[in-house]
Amino acid sequence: MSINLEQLRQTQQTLAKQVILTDAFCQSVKFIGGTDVGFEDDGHVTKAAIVVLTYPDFKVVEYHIARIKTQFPYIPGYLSFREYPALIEAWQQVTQKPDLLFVDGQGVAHPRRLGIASHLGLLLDMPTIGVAKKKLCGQYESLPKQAGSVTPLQDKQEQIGWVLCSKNNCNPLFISAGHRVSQDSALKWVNLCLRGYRLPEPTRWADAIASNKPLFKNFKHAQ
DNA sequence: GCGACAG
DNA sequence: ATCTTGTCGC
Repeated sequence: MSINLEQLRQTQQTLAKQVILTDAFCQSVKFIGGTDVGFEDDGHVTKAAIVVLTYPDFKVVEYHIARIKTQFPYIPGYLSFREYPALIEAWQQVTQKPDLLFVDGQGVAHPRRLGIASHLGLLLDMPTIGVAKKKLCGQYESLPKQAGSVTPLQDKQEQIGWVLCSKNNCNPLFISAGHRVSQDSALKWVNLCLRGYRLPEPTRWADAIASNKPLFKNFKHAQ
């Protein structure tokens, strides 16, 4: 398999123009989804997890895991091409489609404004929000490690997202609009989904499912 | 040239 | 992302 980054770059630039940064979903949110990707067999298998939670009580409605052969390497700035195939496969198994989807990674806080959250949002035609644990690009002023503190993430005179301290003494999260949501709403929804942990509930559950963490193991045991 | 670099 | 023990702090 050969990779033409120049071509993929063109693809991103074209798709980026289709991203909608306004709140085009006005219905009440009753279900929120979360996605995360993990790897198995030394990276040869991509494992995608999608979870659907009720809002605002965050009960697990359903979850799905898809495993496919990994067919693209990790290249900063091109993460979506590595992960979206598995995510789409998992998405097709979802019965109760959520009103809003939290994606692990950047939304428009990306060099070409098409992080995985935006890319997936376009492919699924869904409102998405990017929740990343690390910065990909942009600059921001240092902020206190106090839950609730937030500062804009900027790139060339443009706000591309937010840097949010979601829990005391924890590293901040990098929040950005994915698709069909405004930057303000992206931040608002993340705050509405925080429950005392660093990660908002949809992301926390998806992470636990994709990586088979205690939260998920205990949940299965109780089922 | 050098550092930075989602998962 | 993943491989992994103990350890420090709230």
